[in-house]
Formats: sequence, C-alpha cells, structure tokens
Amino acid sequence: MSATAQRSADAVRVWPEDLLKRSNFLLCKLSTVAKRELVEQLAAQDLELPHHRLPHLAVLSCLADSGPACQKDIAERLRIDGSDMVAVLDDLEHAGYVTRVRDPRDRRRHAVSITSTGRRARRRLDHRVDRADDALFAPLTTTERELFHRLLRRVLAHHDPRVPPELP
Amino acid sequence: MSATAQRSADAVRVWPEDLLKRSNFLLCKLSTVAKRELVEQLAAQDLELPHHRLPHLAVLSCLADSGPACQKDIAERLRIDGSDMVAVLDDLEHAGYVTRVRDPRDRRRHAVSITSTGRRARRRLDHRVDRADDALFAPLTTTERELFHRLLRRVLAHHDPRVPPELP
DNA sequence: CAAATTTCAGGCCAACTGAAATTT
DNA sequence: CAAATTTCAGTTGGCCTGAAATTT
Repeated sequence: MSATAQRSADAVRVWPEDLLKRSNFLLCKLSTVAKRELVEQLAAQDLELPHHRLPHLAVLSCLADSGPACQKDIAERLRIDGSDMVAVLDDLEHAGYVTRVRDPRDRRRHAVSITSTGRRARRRLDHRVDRADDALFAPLTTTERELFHRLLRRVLAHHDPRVPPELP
Repeated sequence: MSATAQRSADAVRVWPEDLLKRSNFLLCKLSTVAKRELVEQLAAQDLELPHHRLPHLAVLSCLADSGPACQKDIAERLRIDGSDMVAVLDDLEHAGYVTRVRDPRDRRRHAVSITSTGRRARRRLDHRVDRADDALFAPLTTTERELFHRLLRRVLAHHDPRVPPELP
C-alpha cells in the first residue's frame, strides 16, 4: 500500500504529543481556525469592501461604541498598527462607512466618524461574528463556553493592560 | 489636557465590549501574544538557524517523535504547506539538524531524518516553549491551566481530525 | 499516459520598521 | 526647534495557488 513503512502507522496521522501538550501551541493552531471562519463569515455578508477583514469590523465597532476618534486613538485601542490603519480607513471611507475630516482644533489629526450606513454594516457583521463564534465552540456546552471565555479574558488582561479583566 | 474630548475618556482606553465578549476575537488576540513570546523564547536559544520559527521546532518534534518521514507526510501532519516545507528543511539541513536523502524505493521522495545534533537542539527548544507557556498562562492556577488546556484541545479536535480529543 | 513528490515563483494578510510631510 | 499625527515604502512570517521537473 505504501513504499515507506511509517506511512501506514497511525502515529504519524496525529500531531506529536510534545506539541499537543502545550497550550500555547494549541492556541496558535485554534486561532488560525477561528480566523478562517471569521473571514468566511465576514465575506458572506458581501459589503462594499474590497477585502473582508477583521480590522475593518474592529474599527466600525470602536467608532459605534465610543463615537468619533482620531486615527491614533483607534489604532492604540485596537492594537492595529498606525500604518495599517491608513489602508483600513481608506477602504471604509471609500465604502461610505466612515468619514475622515481634519480636526479644526488640531489639524494634524483626522476626526474619524461612523456613518449610518456604517452602523448598519456593523450590525450585520456583528451577527456574522456571533455565528462564527457558535461554530467554533460548538463542542462546548454553554457553561463551558462561559468558563473558557472568562479564562481567556483573564489571561489576555494579564498581557494587555487595556483589556479589563472582569465583565462590567 | 487634550484637543479632543474623547481622548480623556476612560472608555476609549479599553476594547469595545462588542469585541471583548466574543471568544473567537479574544482567541485571535491572545494568539498573537503567544506567538510573540514563543518566537522570543526560540530566538533566545540562538541555534544554528537563520530564523527561529515555529515550523522549525514542529518539524524537529515530528521527526524525534516518529522517526524518518518524507516531506509530504511531515507537511500533512503539521499542517505546514508543502511549498514552505522546502525552505524550512533547507534551514534545518544547513544547520546539520536533519538529513535529506532520496528514498531508494521511490526516488520521488526524500527521506528526512533528525540527527543527534538536531535532537539536542529540539530538547533545548522544548524547554523554551515550556517557559513561554508558563509566562503566557501565569495568571492561571495549575488547575485552571489544565482545565483550559482540555477545553482548548476538545475544541481543536472538533475542527481538526488529526488532533486526538483525549490525552493518552 | 496519469498521478505523486519536490521545488520554485508569486500572492495575500497581519504585524512591524523607518522615514517623509504636515502641524503643533 | 522638538514632538505628534498621518502617510508611504518596504520587510517578515504564515498561509495559499499554480506550475515545472522528476519519478512511479
């Protein structure tokens, strides 16, 4: 059936236990699954965007949550690089989801605001993210999902001071 | 203190709750933290490699775990693209950590084996991954870490048939 | 002939660095 | 003048496609 003996062994069909026993390794692998599902869900919504990507949704959520802000504040809050933010806002502005105008009080800054069209887009995307979340954690019970979420949040809060450790 | 009113609000210093409440989003963010710590730890070991990256360690673990294999089998097992595998093996071979010889029974294949130098390198890297794991999950107790690990593994097993759901 | 394996060329996204231009 | 903000040019790693060369 095969020229090499090791091909027939079941052992080579699963990951080495050395890697599987590390949570950080599992985490990296699961995040690629999560990203793929998220992008697929966002693309299924078919908005007026050239690319359906996570930073676009994050920026819309940020603006819908706390109102207009300058680019640097959005970038710092979402851990998106300021350089990359430019292209994301170009996309969102071109789609009519945000407006970018010079701040008259400090002309170095752009005041970025979400439009009503942008709010509608965000709500539709939000629903898609929920569906991706459900699909990803399908094997867990509701209780287990909540537990997992709290642990995740505590760990992330430890490494990122802008993540509040507890739910409000 | 600032030209824009929203800069002074605490609200903009934390992520939008819309994003924080999704485990898939938290997962993606935490994985970037995990990757950064892993790469820093691997680089700190300072082996004979041009780059200190995760796939290099994964390949060494795979070969140490189950013996020689052809490139395609390693790639499928580790979910590394066959195209990228070429460069990884070039690095490992040049460093003297693996050998690549034509399989005489099927000259299309390369039989890849780990060397004794490669085994030593893997053990040192393994220790570094452990340290990165400890640092990442520092805020959790031992019990919580084990719980988190089991949940992670169950979720990943649901999406990847080559992850055994239970520990042996 | 078709199929399998390795290799190479190249694209995409996310994360990042460095520097230019403008304004404070 | 220095510092802050936006913007652009370019790099890297991880993931991907397509195709060439060799062998079965």
